[in-house]
Amino acid sequence: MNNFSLKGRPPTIEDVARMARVSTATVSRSLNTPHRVREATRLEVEKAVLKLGYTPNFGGQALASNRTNTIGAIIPTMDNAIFATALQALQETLAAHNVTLLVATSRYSPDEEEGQIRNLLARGVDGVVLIGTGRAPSAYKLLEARGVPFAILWSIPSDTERLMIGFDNAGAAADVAVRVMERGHRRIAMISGLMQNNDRATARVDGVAAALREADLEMRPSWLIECRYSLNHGERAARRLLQSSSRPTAIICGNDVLAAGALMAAHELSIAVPEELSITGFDDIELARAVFPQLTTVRVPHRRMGAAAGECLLRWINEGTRPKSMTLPTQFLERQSLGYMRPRE
Amino acid sequence: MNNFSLKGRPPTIEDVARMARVSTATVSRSLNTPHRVREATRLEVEKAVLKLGYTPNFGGQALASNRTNTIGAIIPTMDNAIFATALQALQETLAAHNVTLLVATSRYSPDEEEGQIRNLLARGVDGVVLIGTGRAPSAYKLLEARGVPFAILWSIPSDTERLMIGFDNAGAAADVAVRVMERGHRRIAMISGLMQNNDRATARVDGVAAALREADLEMRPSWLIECRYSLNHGERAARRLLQSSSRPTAIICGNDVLAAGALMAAHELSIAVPEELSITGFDDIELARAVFPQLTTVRVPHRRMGAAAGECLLRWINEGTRPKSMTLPTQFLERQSLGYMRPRE
DNA sequence: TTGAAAGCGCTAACAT
DNA sequence: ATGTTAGCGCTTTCAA
Repeated sequence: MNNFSLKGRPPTIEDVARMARVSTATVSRSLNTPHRVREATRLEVEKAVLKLGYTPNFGGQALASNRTNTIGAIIPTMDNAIFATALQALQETLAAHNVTLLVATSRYSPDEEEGQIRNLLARGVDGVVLIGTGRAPSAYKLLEARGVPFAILWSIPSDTERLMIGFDNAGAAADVAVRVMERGHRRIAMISGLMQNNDRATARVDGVAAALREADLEMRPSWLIECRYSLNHGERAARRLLQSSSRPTAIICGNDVLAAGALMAAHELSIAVPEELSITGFDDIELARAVFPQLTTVRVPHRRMGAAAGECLLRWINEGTRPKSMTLPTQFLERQSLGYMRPRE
Repeated sequence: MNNFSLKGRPPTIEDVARMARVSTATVSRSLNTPHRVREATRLEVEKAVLKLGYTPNFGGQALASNRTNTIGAIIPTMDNAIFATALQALQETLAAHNVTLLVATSRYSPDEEEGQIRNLLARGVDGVVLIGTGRAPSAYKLLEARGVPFAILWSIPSDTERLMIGFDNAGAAADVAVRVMERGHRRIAMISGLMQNNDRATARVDGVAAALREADLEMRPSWLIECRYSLNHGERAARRLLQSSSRPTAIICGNDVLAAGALMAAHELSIAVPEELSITGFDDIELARAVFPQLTTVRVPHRRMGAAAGECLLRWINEGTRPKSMTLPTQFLERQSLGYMRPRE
């Protein structure tokens, strides 16, 4: 046992300083701004750090520097994989800069989200990542009052005053509708996630509706079903669509989970996809390839959004000026679940 | 503008104290141990807190109390949904006690995991959640040296010195093998996740092997394929199994993702499941129901593990004594991908 | 390049 | 029941 650190108690910067025969200030500098310290001194400090197994105390650091090196993200849910990839990319980007990611969930509720924002703020996060724009102005006020940088993901930049990193949900959805129509479909239904407080879901519906209108088609109200994002709900919605006497020949789904649910319903009703019914998804999560037939869907730039969010936020935090918003491209992904419309005999 | 808080700077406990005309100690008590404060005083403090929009500074709190109200979890990956449900349950349990969950990933690497443990420790987490037992003793030493409570999930309690909350991977896997054999299968292969450093994967393989041996069958070395947990890898592995001249009639998979991959391979090779080939999964994630045919699999107590981990850890942190480990039940889940062996003509 | 020392905001032991 | 006060471990002027 050495006599520099009292056993039990984790070593402090003072223990390191004593062992390296320097002041605590020098230890701090060696660790944070190595170039401002003489090489020999730095080496000495390093040795002591290693020997003691020293790790800066988080609270002390946060208190003194007013920085936590933590960024918080609030996503609607962890239950399905929709946000996992972006989160993973975000985390990797942050980790490269020694910043930790704190993840919270809002369960698609603006109130819960606001609570989580408070929570993250209380923990002193240096930045926040939010999904979409469906929230009260008060939520933004919280962030702005504290001057905490934040990024909004998944929605197309619509507001020059905020940092938004997303893509054109409406445009991509309209594109899907166009492709569906190109294959001869005229009887087109849609299963969407709940649109309330969900601008992405709303935009996707709007996009499809606009494309149909453009082609002089109209989306029948009863052929637009809103439900929660889950396999079961998607299945149930599709069942309703498919069991009515006159059924659609194509179902455009608001995301891949709903599309997979629709596929389940088709299987159970012995409706062949894509021969008798076309189904499209959105997001391109792994599930889209696991089902049979594989889903024709829209590839969303998950990884790029996550990585870009990390980089922009870090830049904003370090340089103090808000980076520009960015719109990322999506891609229509042809697989097997969308087919040509066949006349029914 | 009131003159109690300087604009820009977030209000401190001192601002609250001044406004409520009490000491900072009383404010602290009002917030942390309300019952030790006179009602009228407490109300006065509350009023000031509200008016000022005061939120305790995290760093100060952590530094003074040596507590962060944060628990860290290190999971192998967020990419698939395997750990999502347990995490969600854990988070809900913790949230009910005003404790925040910090999530980190190790990408199935013990070294990365150890790095993350250091990281969490440096951030002063009050407790840690780990998956499985595949790690170096040094990792445990880190935790124990700091006296930080930790729980190990997903593995069956094997060590009376540690808090483990899991289930019998080997037993459940053996049970699957027995059921498969009961349906007449004798040519049984297995696709497993990488077993190195992964005790769950290893236990599942061991369980199956033991059950086969029990029935005087033997697992051919070439019929046990190890690969990463991904759709693609599962598909590739199954392809190898199915394209050899003499192929198995049943494939037991180490988890649902691999099983879904195997199903894809079967589809592509036009091998009917379960008529010509049986496939089983493990974990019962949502994916298991989304594929066709739906996977016969093992239901794992995701939610209960997560919730129990939260409760046990909280108890340990607050009372100072390590709770007992627990073994949770699993359940064989009959769906569609396991069928009776048919003689090939 | 380095050191001395003043806090950062909060809690808890002790005093009243 | 409440106040006084001494730190908790670190960063950051300011001096040397």
